[in-house]
Amino acid sequence: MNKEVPPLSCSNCMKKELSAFSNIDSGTLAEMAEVKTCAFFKKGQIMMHEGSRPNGVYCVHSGKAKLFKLGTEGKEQIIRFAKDGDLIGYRALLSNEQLSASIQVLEDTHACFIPRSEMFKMIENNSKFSLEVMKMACHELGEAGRLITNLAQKTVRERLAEVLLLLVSTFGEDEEGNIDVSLTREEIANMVGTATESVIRLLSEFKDDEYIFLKGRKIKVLDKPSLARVGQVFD
Amino acid sequence: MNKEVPPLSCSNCMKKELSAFSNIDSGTLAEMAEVKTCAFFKKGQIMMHEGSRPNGVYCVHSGKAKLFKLGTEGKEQIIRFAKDGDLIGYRALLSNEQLSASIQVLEDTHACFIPRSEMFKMIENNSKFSLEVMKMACHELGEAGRLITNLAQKTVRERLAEVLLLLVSTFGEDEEGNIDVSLTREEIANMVGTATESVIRLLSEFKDDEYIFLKGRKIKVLDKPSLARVGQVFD
DNA sequence: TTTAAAACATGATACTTATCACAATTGTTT
DNA sequence: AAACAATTGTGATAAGTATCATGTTTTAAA
Repeated sequence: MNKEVPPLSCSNCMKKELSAFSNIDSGTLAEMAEVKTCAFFKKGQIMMHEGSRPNGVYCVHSGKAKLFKLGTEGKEQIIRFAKDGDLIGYRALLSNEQLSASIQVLEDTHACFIPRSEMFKMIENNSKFSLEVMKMACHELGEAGRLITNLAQKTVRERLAEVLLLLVSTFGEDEEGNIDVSLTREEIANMVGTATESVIRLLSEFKDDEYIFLKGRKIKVLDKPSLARVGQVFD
Repeated sequence: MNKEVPPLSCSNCMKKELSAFSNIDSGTLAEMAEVKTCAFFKKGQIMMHEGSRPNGVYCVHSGKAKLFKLGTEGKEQIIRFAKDGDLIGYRALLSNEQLSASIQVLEDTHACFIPRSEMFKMIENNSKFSLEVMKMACHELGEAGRLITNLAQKTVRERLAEVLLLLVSTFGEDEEGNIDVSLTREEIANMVGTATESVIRLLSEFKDDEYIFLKGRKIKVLDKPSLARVGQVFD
């Protein structure tokens, strides 16, 4: 399924970026480094399957993944993305539920697997870590609420504009200024909650309006303020 | 704003129903009972305002409340409900963010206010409580994902059918079998993410199809299986 | 490199749902 | 109880978006 790869050091790795592990003492990190395993996923591989029960969490070392649920007609709904430093599977693990979404990597990805027992041990013994995880879950809950409101109230055009800005802030831009992730039009449609054709048409409109530049799957945002206006994004 | 009322005992009260406090030792509960205050909200009053920062959480003792965000045109989007035993404001408190939603009581409501310091003290000192709160947040995150997928993929008709079933399972039924909560058509529309007129029309259709019985704001679900079929609800 | 499959693109059409207008009813306040 | 405001209800219309059909281009694989 996925290759085991040489172990990475937790002490050197995670401290930097990661939110949940950023303030953990080196002793705890060293212990975690002993029990974790490092895995590699080739582009397109599924890390976890909706409906299954995870035996631990993945911490993304390098790469990108999409978390999606299958709707009634088998259509994907992308809930969120995971990138370097993000934890995957913690929701189901901590609530002791089935995975509410599948996770598929968008590009070759290295991730460390931290087993269930270690996660719970750290939560029980390290209230700082516990608080960080809680904070993360609560933050995402807020994001989910925003998404809910947008889906319920905004037009497809507005949502697409907002999604483009979200992609910029999530993945950043490459040397040429393109959004640093490669998504198909269908995947964008599965974020926005619309038909692929609608995304294609609206992207062309945004291009004509010179809000964005398109070249294949590369998307460069040229005019953020206009996109924010179109998308009714204020914050 | 809201009346202070005679204190309620935590040891007798919360243990029964509440998820987060259900397994807390009596010593901790007694300490909490000392610092908490009891408040009363008259129907229609706002418990907390979107955008503000809570100094603690409310634990609903008896009553019902809706949590809603304001969309771009000032339209309410109902995110979830709170009833006996539910915590309110914990998301913003724990993530140290502004409140992502306002909370308005749907009927006269008694609720206990637990100050910020006490919440954090309990989280730090009581890993069982900490885990319970985490579990709660993670569970809600799963629910949010479901809602997101439904809003993005289901039709208004399907969503309304599902919402009716959700209301039954959330609030239960009174002696006559009516859903035990009084919501305006507009509020239902603000859950479904549609126009009030659409809700009115579709409710009439469901009534004609004998899926439900309507009398003013009283709604009685007559045929759950059919509603589940219409709403594509499988679980 | 060739070939097949997937993704992209565009037009025509149909359907769902929002919006507007207005009437009837219910609930609330003075 | 009267008066007002809010809610409920219905019809007509318009707008937004999905769907279907078809052709083209790009991507990935043999």
